[in-house]
Amino acid sequence: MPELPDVAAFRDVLATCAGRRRIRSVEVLDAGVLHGVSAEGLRSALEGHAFATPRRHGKWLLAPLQGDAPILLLHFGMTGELVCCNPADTPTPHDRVTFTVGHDRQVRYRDQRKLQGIWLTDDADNALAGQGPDALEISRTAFDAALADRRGSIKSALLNQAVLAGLGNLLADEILWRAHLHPARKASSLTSTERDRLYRRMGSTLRSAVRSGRVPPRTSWLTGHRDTDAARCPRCGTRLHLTRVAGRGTAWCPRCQPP
DNA sequence: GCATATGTTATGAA
DNA sequence: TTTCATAACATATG
Repeated sequence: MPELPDVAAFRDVLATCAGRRRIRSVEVLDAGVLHGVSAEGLRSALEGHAFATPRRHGKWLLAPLQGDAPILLLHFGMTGELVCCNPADTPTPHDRVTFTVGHDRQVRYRDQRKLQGIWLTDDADNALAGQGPDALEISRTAFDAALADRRGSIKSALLNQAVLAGLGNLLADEILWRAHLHPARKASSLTSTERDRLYRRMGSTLRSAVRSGRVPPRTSWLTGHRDTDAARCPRCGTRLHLTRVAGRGTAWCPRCQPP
């Protein structure tokens, strides 16, 4: 599930559910999601503190605490999510860590596959040093610079978090489809006009998806068709092609996105 | 059993 | 040096 819009929604979950409330208890149900910190280490670092305003960079959620305390870093891999519960709600099999705040709220880190997880750091800047500019924040100039020296496909550049942070497989296909660009085009082959179109489509697609809290599976979006049988382009009705680009399943319209 | 899945990363090859 | 495909991670589904 989680790409930039999903993580933006998780940030809102954390801010709304736990914002500025004291953390009464931290329960680690599965230490397999913890990285570089033990269950006891996480508990002692967080309990008694209150969450400050959370923020997002790319697919990372940064959850600082009020006062002089470490910062919680969360990544959701392919199946993670953050949900706001009542402490009395029945746990699901994939609840991995719970943060009980106040007396009636509990934020749960839930994740089926445990591909990523939770970190604790004193230096968020350093922890995210390998990340490129956020896809929602990047300027047109910086976007050009990020793509300028890429020798691979445009899709692999968009997916590379060191180049641009926040896009995943669904968003990359959606944006390329809207920009009328074939995913296997060399990034360096794009004209200035094409880069401009791509930048604008990326912005509008992301803003729309953030409003929806996810990449919406609407029928007017490519994403709403890619997993259906005999998928057709929602714009022109041509049968979509499903191939492999940059190692990922890729949906594209041969008529709207010629090579 | 096989292939697929919205993510990241180490590895060896090109 | 860069980039690619691949496998690995852990789990579910078709």
